[in-house]
Amino acid sequence: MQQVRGRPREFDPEQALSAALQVFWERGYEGASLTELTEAMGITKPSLYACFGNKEALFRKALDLYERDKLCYMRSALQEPTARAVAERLLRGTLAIQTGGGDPRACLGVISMVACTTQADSIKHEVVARQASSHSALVERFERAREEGDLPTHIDPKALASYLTAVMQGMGVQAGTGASAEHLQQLVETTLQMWPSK
Amino acid sequence: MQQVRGRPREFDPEQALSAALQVFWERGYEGASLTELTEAMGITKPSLYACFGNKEALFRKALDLYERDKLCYMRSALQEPTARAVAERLLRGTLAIQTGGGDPRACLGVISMVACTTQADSIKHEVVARQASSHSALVERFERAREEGDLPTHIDPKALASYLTAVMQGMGVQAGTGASAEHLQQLVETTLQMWPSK
DNA sequence: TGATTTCCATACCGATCGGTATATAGTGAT
DNA sequence: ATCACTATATACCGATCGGTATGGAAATCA
Repeated sequence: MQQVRGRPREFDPEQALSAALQVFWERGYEGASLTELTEAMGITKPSLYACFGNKEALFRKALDLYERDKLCYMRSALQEPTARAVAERLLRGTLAIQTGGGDPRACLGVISMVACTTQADSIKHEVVARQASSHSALVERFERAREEGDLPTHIDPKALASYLTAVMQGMGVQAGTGASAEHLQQLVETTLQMWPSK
Repeated sequence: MQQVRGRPREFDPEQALSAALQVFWERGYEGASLTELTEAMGITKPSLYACFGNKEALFRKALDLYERDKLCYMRSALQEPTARAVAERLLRGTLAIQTGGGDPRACLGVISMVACTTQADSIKHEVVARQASSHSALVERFERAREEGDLPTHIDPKALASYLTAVMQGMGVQAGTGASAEHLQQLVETTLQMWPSK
């Protein structure tokens, strides 16, 4: 699989991809120009195109990395024993991502879904599809919770999942517009106070 | 104030501004090109610049119109007698905006706050500032509600306002990514079910 | 009817966008 | 040393961006 002939590349693709992810996360898909990307990645445009295809393919690979590194808590959160514990881990995980770096920033998915309006609706559809699959996993988890008597019967699991997702998306919006870490933390605590008890 | 000499303009500025608002609302500030704007407004670029200044000034005027036409329910919602009624009117008003046109779409403010990443952070700051003022009005309303015994004492009015705002922003994100009107309606009902009772 | 003022239409501006052609430099195999 | 191959660097491509200069056309004044 490895190339043997020809000049070897002078950069580490994974490291370059990680740098690209940071730019996409900060600027969004359309806001990230190739100039910014190549400067952050430390490579030139032909190198980028030879290694990653084009801007859209690069973004998809960055999205894969993002899900693997940043959203792994979502999968593990579903394994918590109660619906409330699931929600708590999701909320705290979201908080950790948004306040992890320097300034709070929204989830990359939220940024991409809202910001891609002009040419890049294929990107938007991609992100929406990925989000939909994790959403349905959350719905199933809450359905199981209700069967286990873990949720009040007057609560619809599907609606509850959408509601929780909306809160996290709203956190993202506020994180992207100057909200402090303390502010976001308060938001998490308040949401947990609201959580339905049986 | 009115011009008397010279050729009168052939279009209605208010009508043109309304058309511009629709484009901004659909595409966001950066996503709306002058070509799209002028075509929708039915005027040429020199006419636009003579009448509205430039793209940014046009957007601010469109934002004024948006607040006047679409967000007037926010002011009146604060006059409801109870905190819960305030929240209900805010949520239903948001729902009405997002599902009012053809396809559900996010609040223009949310779109602008999230999408403006590159050059237009002056736009972003403008929208954030406007949002901040209406947010503080909501905080004051909830503080009054707690004084009136209308909210449980363990609830912080500031956090509650941020929470409610987050839910509405999350509704906007979902509205902009293909959520149906029924879906958004469920979201509103669920949030109201969660609302703290004294 | 001029004279003046303003609007509209066309064509254009420099800058930037995503993407690429070309030529050179560096590698392993022969 | 030469060949086949690939990465890099530079310079460039057409398209589009927001914004304007220019040259009539139209309406109101005298």
